[in-house]
Amino acid sequence: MTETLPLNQQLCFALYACSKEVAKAYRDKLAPFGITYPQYLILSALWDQDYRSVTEIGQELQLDSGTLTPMLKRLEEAGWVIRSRHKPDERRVYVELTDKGSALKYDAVCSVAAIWSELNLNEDTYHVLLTQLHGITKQLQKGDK
Amino acid sequence: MTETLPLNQQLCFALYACSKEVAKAYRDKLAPFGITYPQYLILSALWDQDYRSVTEIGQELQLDSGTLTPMLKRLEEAGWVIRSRHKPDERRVYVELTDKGSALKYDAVCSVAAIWSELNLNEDTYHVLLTQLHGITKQLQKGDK
DNA sequence: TACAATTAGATTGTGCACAATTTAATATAG
DNA sequence: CTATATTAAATTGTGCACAATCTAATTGTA
Repeated sequence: MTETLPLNQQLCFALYACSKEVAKAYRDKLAPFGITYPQYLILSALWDQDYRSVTEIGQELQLDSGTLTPMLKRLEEAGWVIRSRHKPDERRVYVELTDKGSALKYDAVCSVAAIWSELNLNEDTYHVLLTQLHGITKQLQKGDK
Repeated sequence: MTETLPLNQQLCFALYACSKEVAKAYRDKLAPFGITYPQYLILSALWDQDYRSVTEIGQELQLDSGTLTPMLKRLEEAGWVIRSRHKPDERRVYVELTDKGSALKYDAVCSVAAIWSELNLNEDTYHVLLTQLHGITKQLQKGDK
């Protein structure tokens, strides 16, 4: 079969386009705070559980250290986090929120919450989508190994 | 409210993670052909409708010329497409598949189709997801203006 | 105790993706 | 006919995201 669906009928493109659009919406809401969307995801992980290693943050966000290290350095330079070597095991770098980083939570979360309020997604729809997307992600990850 | 859901309960992260995982699955399948996932999306657009301007491709893929021009140059250097200035209106660059570019369709499409076969998504689920993701994309785009 | 294997993070190189600006071409107004 | 406005694409700068490799530290084994 050489006939294929047009791109807008393919799930891969729907995901690609939607992900870009969500990232743009977040970027617009977060720009006034001087942080990017991926940086917001790191901060979110730390607001949920402070003082974690690069590896732990990487596991939650599904990002490797090649991506995380430069981002964490920028967050540190901007004063949102502090990085430090773990004394018992100096291979490990731990990341901790500064006061400024903790203080950002309320305003940033409110700001991005507006994105979802304006979308007016039904709570059931939200959860079904969430579950289905995580399901696809997990299955693809299984296929890697 | 300062309590927030953990990231894995937020739709923005489900989209982010799923999109990355789908991109990775496509990258693995496409690497043997020497093309990247975003390049595949451009080729897909052209397989569906050859000979289009950069603007037209940009509209379908929701990408601007700053992203498209370097990618199209790489696709041209690799022999998949030809770019040419439109004689009636020399502001416009038209992109056309080469024989090699056309010939890639069957193998590339089969290769990536395997991703979805292995996922075993119900056809209804696929369509519901597609529709919902496009709906979110459109609403976010409306919010921009 | 010494050495090999493994682990954690950092670095390097590359390909996007976006925003802002520039360049070149066309359309429009006076 | 000329000047201005608009359009299409290209360029520049920046921030990811990934793969591969390197560096430093820790663990395991003989």
